[in-house]
Amino acid sequence: MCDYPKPIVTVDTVVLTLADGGLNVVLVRRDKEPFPGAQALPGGFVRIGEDRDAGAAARRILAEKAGIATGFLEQLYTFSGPVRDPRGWSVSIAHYFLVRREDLPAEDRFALVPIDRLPELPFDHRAIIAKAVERVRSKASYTTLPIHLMPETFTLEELRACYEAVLGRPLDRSSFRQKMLASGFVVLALGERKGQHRPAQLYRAASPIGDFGRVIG
Amino acid sequence: MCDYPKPIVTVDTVVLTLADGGLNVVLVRRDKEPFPGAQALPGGFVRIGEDRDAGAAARRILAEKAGIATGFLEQLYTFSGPVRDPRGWSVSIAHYFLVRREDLPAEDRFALVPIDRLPELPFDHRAIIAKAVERVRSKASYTTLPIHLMPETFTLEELRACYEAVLGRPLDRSSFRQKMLASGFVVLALGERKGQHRPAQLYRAASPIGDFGRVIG
DNA sequence: ATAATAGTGTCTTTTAGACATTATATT
DNA sequence: AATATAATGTCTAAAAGACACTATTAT
Repeated sequence: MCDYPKPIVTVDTVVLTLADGGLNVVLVRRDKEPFPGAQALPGGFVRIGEDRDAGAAARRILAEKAGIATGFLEQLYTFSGPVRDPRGWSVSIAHYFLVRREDLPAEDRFALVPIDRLPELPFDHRAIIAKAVERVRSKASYTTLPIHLMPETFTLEELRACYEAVLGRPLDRSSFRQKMLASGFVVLALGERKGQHRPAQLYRAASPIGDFGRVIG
Repeated sequence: MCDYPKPIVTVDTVVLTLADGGLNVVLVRRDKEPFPGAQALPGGFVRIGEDRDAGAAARRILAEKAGIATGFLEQLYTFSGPVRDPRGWSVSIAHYFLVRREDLPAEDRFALVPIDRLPELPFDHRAIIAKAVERVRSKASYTTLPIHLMPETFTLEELRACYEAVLGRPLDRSSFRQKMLASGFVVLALGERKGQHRPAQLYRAASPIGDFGRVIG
């Protein structure tokens, strides 16, 4: 059997959440070579004795490096080549997470950075983040994916604000409500949200949905 | 630096083409362990001294194993885990190719198999093919991707037949023509196709398009 | 002339978007 | 009462789909 020298196999994770009205990404401070001290995506080696697959490795690594143990996970893209990592020919199976802001632990092990205010990043982490944002934007335009960023219950105005933050453009309230309710993936919950003025109905994702990345419209 | 034992890193390729009015996939006969003699997807190890990235590895491997050196290429998904390959914890960076039927070499090094008549397949190759077909179907419903399966020039009826074969459902002729021409990605070519009856205008992909996976509609 | 295929036109339904209007709370 | 926000309604434009009709060739 041809046993060629093997590439390094890592997993990088792009955790996206909604903060201050925009998409933010989780960055951690690297403590090892290469680029010790630099801010970067949480990432690490696949452990063949431990991980069931790349997705499981992503969850393990994210918990280890940032203490984040919840969220919707999807494989993003696999980046590879001889130059992206100074340790040699490498493969990074990138994954993205959508996490509710209130499910994030205290920010003592990571930083939340708006996606349009990224610092210098090592490896090809900027390209990985760009791809994740592009994927989520794209899916937001025709699926219920952004609901993963919302709490248990929410008003339709809050949901629309979430979509607008992800997509980066305003959406018509009337069309949005109609499409979202017609989809059947968002249903009335008990109670209302008291605010400054007329209270808004609370909604929740239709039980048992499981997969919010459903196509609507 | 933590130097964990590394997984095997391979690339598998799903070559799709149109034959006998339906989607077909290229299968080769394996000549090595594991599963020698079995029909399988063309696949092989990434060579870190040779390949610029996983996509380049896919092109190299497809040329080596099946003699196919042309076609549209896109990364599909990365399959991984301890059981999918008997040699151990493995990563397969799967890619799919869309190749014109007439660009395929003689079928002496591979077989063309309709996607609904797959034989027993080793590894998780059946799941990989399913994912490729799903991806192409999905993209066909809103992009110009299937044009990669067409020859230089084609009639709109031929193009529609191609879309119908990929999607597996009939499309309205009128709407199809209108949408396709309005997209601007398909333009008139010189000449017509003589047939049994009224000849049809020839069209071609709009020059310099490069990426046929464009969103239309 | 007839058959077969290419190509166009018409009508209906659906959808999205812009925008106006009504509803209900707080102050 | 004034105001701010929630929720709904109306109108228009665009798109999709069903289907009928016309056009052009071979036989």
